[in-house]
Amino acid sequence: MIPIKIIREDPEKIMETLKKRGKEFPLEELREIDKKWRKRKKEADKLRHKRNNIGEKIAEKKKKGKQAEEEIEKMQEIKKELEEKEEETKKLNHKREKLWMSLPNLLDSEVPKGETEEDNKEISKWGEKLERNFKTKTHLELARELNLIDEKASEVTGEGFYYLKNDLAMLGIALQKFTIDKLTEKGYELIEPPFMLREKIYKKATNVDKFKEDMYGVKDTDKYLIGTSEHPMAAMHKDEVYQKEELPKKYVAISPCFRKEAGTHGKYRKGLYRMHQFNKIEQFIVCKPENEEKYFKELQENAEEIYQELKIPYRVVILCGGDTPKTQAKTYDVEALMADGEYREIGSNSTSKDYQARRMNIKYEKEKYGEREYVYTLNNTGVATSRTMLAIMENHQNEKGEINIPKALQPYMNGKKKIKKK
RNA sequence: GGAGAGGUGGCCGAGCGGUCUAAGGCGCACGCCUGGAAAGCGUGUAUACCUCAAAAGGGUAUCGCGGGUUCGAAUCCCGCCUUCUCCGCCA
Repeated sequence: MIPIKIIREDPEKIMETLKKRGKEFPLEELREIDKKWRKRKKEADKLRHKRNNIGEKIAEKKKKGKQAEEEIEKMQEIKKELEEKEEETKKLNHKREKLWMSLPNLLDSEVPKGETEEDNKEISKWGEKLERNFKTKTHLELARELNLIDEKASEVTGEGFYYLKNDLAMLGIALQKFTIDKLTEKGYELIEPPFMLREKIYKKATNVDKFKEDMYGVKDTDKYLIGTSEHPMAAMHKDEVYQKEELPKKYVAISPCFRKEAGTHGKYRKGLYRMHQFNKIEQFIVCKPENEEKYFKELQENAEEIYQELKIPYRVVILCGGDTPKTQAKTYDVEALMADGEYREIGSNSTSKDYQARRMNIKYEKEKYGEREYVYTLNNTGVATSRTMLAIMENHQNEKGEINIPKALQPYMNGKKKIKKK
């Protein structure tokens, strides 16, 4: 949510962001509706003021045991008039809120122009593509050959689902525990959030498009399965006001994620890369605005440290305007080098600044009993199991068609060093 | 899933159609008192939105949420959410 003040006083600033994102938005319509709403509200407030005044008079007369016919008649008139005004105001406000909520976040100045992922800019790179003297296999080939998946899932559940078997299932658990240990050691609080949210709340956590593209609703309820634990984590702080000493709040959240991935035709969706269900360890931070940069960096470093320990070669890119999610102000993706030589996203670090906090109404007091201000929220993948496992499989396969388990994960795999054929 | 009892300000807690501009207490802030403190005394103590160039000021709303009855609702009626207690079912 963008401050209404900016919408009213500095529409140029918003147009700039919209242009950078390449998104259309009826900004003028929103401004008009807002104007009308203010006018109607003012009128309704005045009527209520009148009503309150006369009400007092009636109370006074009645108290003295007098009749107040004249006043009551007046009140009845005001009532009719007010009812009309109120209905109009309410309608306008609904429209206004709906539009206002769908206005994307202002972009950070660092975000480059551009429409598609082609325009994302590389920031850094780590690790080298391993030179191999054998023909590399895709993760899907490896998974099939090593008896790590059962594709019956596509029949019994649908495409985009797999049964993960044996050492692959174990690898997923190992990755999660490894990441949780790492982050809790750094003082992050471990949370397992609810895996569903009420629709009403969910709409505050993310933008409307996501509902069509990604969200699974739960039949006969008002609930949706979460697409990422970022959403219940933001919701956990709804309507809270923190003391400044309480910030930052740092969390590591564990949850499965459910995504329809509708409208992703043409995107890479082979094997386990784009599943409708996967597990993810998420980092989430609530902080004061002035510390945004510091914690964005911290989250980024945490993530990179993990991939480095797993010996996954990667690069970091900053997403261009068109590719940055509507709720975020700036996003860095970590892209892992895959067997085919392409870099593909495996994690994503974002700051929403106060956009999410405004929607969820999360504030802090700058001074005790002093001025209140919205907090900033940041989120970064710790590790998404499916994509990270995929990167491990493709990068750490050997000439025998086995998978070498990264050293960092071996303790979490009961000391196992390789995933071999059974 | 069934039955019952609740949800009031930062917290506790009263109020059950007009004086609620929400009693009282706790907490907090400031002041007096004190060598200093405690106690005591006094004063103040919410949020959001609208208005205003801004501040001051003014207005409106808010007693879980949403409707309704009424000239007028914290108070009456209906629906929902939620907490607690008991029963049933269950990993």
